[in-house]
Amino acid sequence: MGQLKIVQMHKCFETLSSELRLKILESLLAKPMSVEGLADKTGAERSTVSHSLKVLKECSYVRSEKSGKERIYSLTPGVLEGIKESGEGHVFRFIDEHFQNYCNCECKRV
Amino acid sequence: MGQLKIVQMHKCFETLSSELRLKILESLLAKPMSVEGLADKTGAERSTVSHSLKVLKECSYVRSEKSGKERIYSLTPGVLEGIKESGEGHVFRFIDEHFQNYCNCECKRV
DNA sequence: AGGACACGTGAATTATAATTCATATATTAT
DNA sequence: ATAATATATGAATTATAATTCACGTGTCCT
Repeated sequence: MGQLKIVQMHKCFETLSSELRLKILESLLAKPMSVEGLADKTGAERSTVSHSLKVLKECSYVRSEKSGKERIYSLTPGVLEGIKESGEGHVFRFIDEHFQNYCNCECKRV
Repeated sequence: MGQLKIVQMHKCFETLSSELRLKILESLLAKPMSVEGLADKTGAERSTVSHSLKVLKECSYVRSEKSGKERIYSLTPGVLEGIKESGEGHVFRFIDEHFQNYCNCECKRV
């Protein structure tokens, strides 16, 4: 890997900057789901969820496959699936560590 | 570390979702700088940089200390300083890996 | 003290993202 | 074929973030 060009990565971070999109990822962590299922689970409207999934898909956090008249969304393998295990080596572990030990942003004070 | 509650972390990601703020972090990676220095380096206005620094500071990505009439900003130790080294173990490495191998977002196509 | 410089900040403006609504497409069932 | 269901999507609206502008504060210099 060469020199990191972190400035290019802002979109990847932006995709993870929405509460709804993180809720969706958290839901998919439990099991693959339809749009309807995600809407129920997150409390957002179907259409809103659909738009969010589009963004998550563009940045390859999720993928989907048709199943009858539903479309089942799941986490892209290798991208996020390590979260549940306790080992190091995942972006959310590092942000979590940051969040716990350093961050003083408003979300922490709620 | 207990169960990850990733939904809470959206602010930490949001802070990293701005091109200017990433430019600032990249600049501070080279050396600590004043607001004026960061404005020169990034091409943004002093005031804009100041506002961005406030956000970065709230989420503890940077810190600052007064030095005469200037205020020198630097990366918070332990939070981002591992970026330059080639080892694993840093949030930017993981997002970079994601960016290189998976992501298909628009920033990649520019 | 007075002036210049560096920075911070609140309010107004401008830009961008999120949500909603209406509608289109595809699949399944009757 | 028609109706019902699940989803996708573009446009309009609404919400939120970024930038600019005007001004205040603290520091240094003469």
